[in-house]
Amino acid sequence: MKRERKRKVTIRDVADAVGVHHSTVSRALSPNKRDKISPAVVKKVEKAAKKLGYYRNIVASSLKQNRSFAVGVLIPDLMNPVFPPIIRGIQDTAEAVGYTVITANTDDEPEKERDALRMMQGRSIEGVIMATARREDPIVEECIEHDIPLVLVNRTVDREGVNAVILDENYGIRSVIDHLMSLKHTRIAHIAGPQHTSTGFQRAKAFSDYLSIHNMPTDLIEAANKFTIEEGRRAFRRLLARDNSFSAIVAGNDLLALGCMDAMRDVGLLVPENIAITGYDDILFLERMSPALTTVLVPKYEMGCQATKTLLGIIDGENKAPVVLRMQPRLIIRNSTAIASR
Amino acid sequence: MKRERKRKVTIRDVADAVGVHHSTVSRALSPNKRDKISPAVVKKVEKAAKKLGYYRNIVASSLKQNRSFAVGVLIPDLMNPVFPPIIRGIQDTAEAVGYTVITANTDDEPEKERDALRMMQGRSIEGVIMATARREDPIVEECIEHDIPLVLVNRTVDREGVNAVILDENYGIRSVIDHLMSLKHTRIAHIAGPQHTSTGFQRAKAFSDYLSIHNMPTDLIEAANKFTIEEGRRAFRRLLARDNSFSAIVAGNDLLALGCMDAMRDVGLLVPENIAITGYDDILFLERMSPALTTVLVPKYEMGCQATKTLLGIIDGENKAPVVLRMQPRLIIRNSTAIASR
DNA sequence: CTGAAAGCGCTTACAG
DNA sequence: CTGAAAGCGCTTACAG
Repeated sequence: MKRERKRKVTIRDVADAVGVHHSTVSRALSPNKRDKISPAVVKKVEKAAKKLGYYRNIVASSLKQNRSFAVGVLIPDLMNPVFPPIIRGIQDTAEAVGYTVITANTDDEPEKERDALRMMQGRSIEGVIMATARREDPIVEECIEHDIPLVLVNRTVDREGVNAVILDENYGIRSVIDHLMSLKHTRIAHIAGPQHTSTGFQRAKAFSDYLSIHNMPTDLIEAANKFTIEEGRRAFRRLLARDNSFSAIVAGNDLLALGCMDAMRDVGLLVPENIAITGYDDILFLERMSPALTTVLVPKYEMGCQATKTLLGIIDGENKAPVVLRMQPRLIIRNSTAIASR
Repeated sequence: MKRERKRKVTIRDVADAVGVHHSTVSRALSPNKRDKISPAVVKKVEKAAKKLGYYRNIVASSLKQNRSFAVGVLIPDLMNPVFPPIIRGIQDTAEAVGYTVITANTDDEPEKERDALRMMQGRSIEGVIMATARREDPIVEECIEHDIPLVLVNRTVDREGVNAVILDENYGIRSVIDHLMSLKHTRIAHIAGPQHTSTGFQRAKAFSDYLSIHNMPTDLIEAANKFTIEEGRRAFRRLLARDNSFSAIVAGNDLLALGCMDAMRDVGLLVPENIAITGYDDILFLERMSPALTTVLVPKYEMGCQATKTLLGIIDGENKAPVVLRMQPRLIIRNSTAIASR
């Protein structure tokens, strides 16, 4: 037994109240058709609409116009602290121009990504923002094939021609290494993120490129399977089993760094006294941890805003050429890095 | 110049491909009408649908059925770490039964709440979950008036008869005070949350009730204006200006506690040596902070799930009587509480 | 079991 | 400036 829903007031109710045709009401209530209606009628319609508690049925409007004023967002997991600021940036920017955002968690499972995309297509979303891209990503291909406006955020794909708002990873990694070198570290290891993601891969590449330039050993790279605390811990253990000559670690992101620190605590290594460590992202509360993690600030909220602006531009037919925005990260020095002790 | 969108494949395309009427396709593709169609036809329709890449236009379907398979969620701010787990619980539960969730941030501004609700009504959401309730809340009244299925989560309103998934605040506060008393604290202060919220108010009431029972002074209550770090800091300063005889603080939530700790650091008070402090919520990373905050775990994800189940029950007409679910919090002892020193 | 028709609430090209 | 009509893509009561 379904609930009875109260019948909503429609454009026809307003029309009847004013004594005009409902198409006139539609025009009077539409910001960009309003000027075709006499001001007197507009006024009357607005008053009646307000009095009756009318609000436009976006569903009907969408169906007719074949646009939904909605965009979809694919993220791995809302509970990962990297994403809330990105989403908030997306929401604020989209809502400012009357768009609604629909978010789906995919848990990095391709099947969930596909399902989410289907759902969004069914809701006629006008575009999607993906924070879930792998370097080779069938979902990205699917969007392109289906001609769905798409902007990647944070992560990107290997192939060219896809809109993306990403980071200057070289700059980020270099600023971290410069900092570590200034503290006399000469054996620096890297706990990399998953190599099937652009962030994991590019940071590792930037790391090894930059160490090479400085004639430092680049063999101390261990890639984690996921960007999580637990996988950071595991990767650190693998690294340590292989080599213990390093005095500093550059982690692929903050969660990996936290995992490394957990692993160090397990084996009695002190941060930063024995080993210095850096993160990447600058997720919340890092400054309150013990020790406070030195990291690279990623402008998460702003990236969400930029990705949305880009997407809206594509939807409106403004952006023709694929746009790749590369944002500038910024080193934040805290207490997890200190002068090398060995 | 708007983009040209590729025409989507409709039920008619599938019908033509199979050589049946489109209403037959509609039925064949609808799980609960499928049995009215011969298995052979169903099979053919499904094959054709798959081949053509058909997916149901939920917008059109919603318009006709007058239900959208979407629910709305109102939260103050996604970036407040309390909310992501709640939302994830809502999303997981809703998506499991084919519902989409639309989230809006209201920043605790009544106007934004109203706008968000309008937007959601325009999208024909079938119900809303509110995490933004004030004790007297016009938006709640509006939902009831408009007959929109509504479930409050975390916070509730003073008036009876509104569905809500909340906490056993008495239990939470008592477990904290018991813990503090076991550590010999006799002058315990409370930095309360905003008194126009049920959580702020009920926790303060539980605090003062329970201290009274134990014949302890209940004058050390200072309410913050918002549940934020900054307002926690301010409230602590006000408290300290008034009285400095307390040895322990019960904060209205974790963010307030963090603000108190910041303020203590400013004036050289040590936690837990000089003053013990407890939080409420158990937001992420507390265990990594220095000192790690003793707190009351609120089952955030589960509350999101329960609120959604309740809402779905109302939508389906199962729950008639208003349901109030009171979840059990749980004390988590960490390093911010120790034996009283004065 | 299947088809033909009506209609959900809008928008918009076409008349006037 | 306004009205009448058609139609967006579905679903469903009514026939057969």
